[in-house]
Amino acid sequence: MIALIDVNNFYASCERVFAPQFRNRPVVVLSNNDGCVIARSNEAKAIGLNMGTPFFKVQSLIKTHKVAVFSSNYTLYGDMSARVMESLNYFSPEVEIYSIDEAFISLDNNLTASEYFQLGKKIKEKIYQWIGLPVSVGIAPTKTLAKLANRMAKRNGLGVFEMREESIQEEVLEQTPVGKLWGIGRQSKKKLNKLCGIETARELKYLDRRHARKLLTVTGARIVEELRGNKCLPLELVPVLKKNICCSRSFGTPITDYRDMKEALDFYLTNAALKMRKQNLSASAVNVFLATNRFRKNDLQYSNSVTSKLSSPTNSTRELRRVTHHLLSKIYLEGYKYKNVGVLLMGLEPEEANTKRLFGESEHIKDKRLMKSLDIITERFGKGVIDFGVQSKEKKWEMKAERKSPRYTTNLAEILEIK
DNA sequence: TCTGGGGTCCTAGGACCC
DNA sequence: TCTGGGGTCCTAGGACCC
Repeated sequence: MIALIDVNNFYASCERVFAPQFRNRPVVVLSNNDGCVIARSNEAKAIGLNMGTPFFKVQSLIKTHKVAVFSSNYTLYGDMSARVMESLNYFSPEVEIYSIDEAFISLDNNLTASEYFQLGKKIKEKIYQWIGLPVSVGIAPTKTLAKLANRMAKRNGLGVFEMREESIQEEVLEQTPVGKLWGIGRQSKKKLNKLCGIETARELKYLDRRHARKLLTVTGARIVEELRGNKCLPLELVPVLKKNICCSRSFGTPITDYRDMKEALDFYLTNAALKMRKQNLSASAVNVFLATNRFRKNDLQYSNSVTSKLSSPTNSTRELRRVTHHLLSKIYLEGYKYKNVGVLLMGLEPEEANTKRLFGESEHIKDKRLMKSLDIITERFGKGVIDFGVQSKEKKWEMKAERKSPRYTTNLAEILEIK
């Protein structure tokens, strides 16, 4: 059996842990640049604040209901997530971290339905006691069904739901619109509705295998099997190595200057390369992309991207900078108001696979040492204390984040004070 | 005025090989 | 008019997820 545990309204709940005055008030968290609403407490959902709505469109709603608004604080959420994931080890030796706020864990196979329910309740209570975050627990024989059980847990008011017996599964599937299933998105839902007349999850369960495969490829065929209780999606216990690492941000204000673009790109590359080295990976190709603001219909529009294969894989920021600078110069055009720029490190492979180079091997070794020192200094004194070249003081491209909470759990200077 | 960011998997089709 | 068979690798685009 598998349990899916996820944190309710994760970002909003994290903010509440350290700001209890907001426990009974609507809370929302905004995307980068304070652009969209991306997390909402139940109270915020109830007053009609929708996921992904631009912040400027809901100003009046926010005011009338005295909604607490936060810029996103990924340092805080990342740390709170790590605490939840670690605590799950207490309940199972097999934990798959599926996303920042969700994990699948394996459970003993031979418990009764009510024992599963009790276990789910215990998990929920303990995590709240230890970390202060509310979770929902769904328990079922496959991942796809566990996802569904979790959905039910949120709706039944208990925060726990188990689907051991097939009779319960049937009942739930009957009530579930097919589009709510994990892996069935807008397009697949449309196909199922139109081409097969399928509306409920239960109807999909009994769809002919070959038919499902033809319509929704192997992904759809797997969902059908999982709904029937046949495991197709195993727990991924060892985190799979990343294949790409991407870093990009929208600018606080539009950029019209090449130097500003380059500076922003440098900043994102520094970030992406650091992430890559932390996972002991090297990139074998690099992609740089940029775009204007597609919502400004009156502005001239332009977007482009370009990829370069590297002669040998690297994770040296210095080496990668040379490449990204060249790529940016190839696609940057004067006369546009740019909204974002970004870098995608591709074809990642383990650093050890990084064989000796025919040319430039000694420089490569020096580079490795340089990166090591750089990372140690960054780890100890923080990002940005040491950097390549010159960074201007005024970062025109910096994001807006006007309502960010303190990094309570990771920065001593920002620790919670009790007065 | 103001609209996020970071990923994965799958398939079809092109290029190329013998 | 006629035009093999069997493969691999790569890429772009679609769909989906959080």
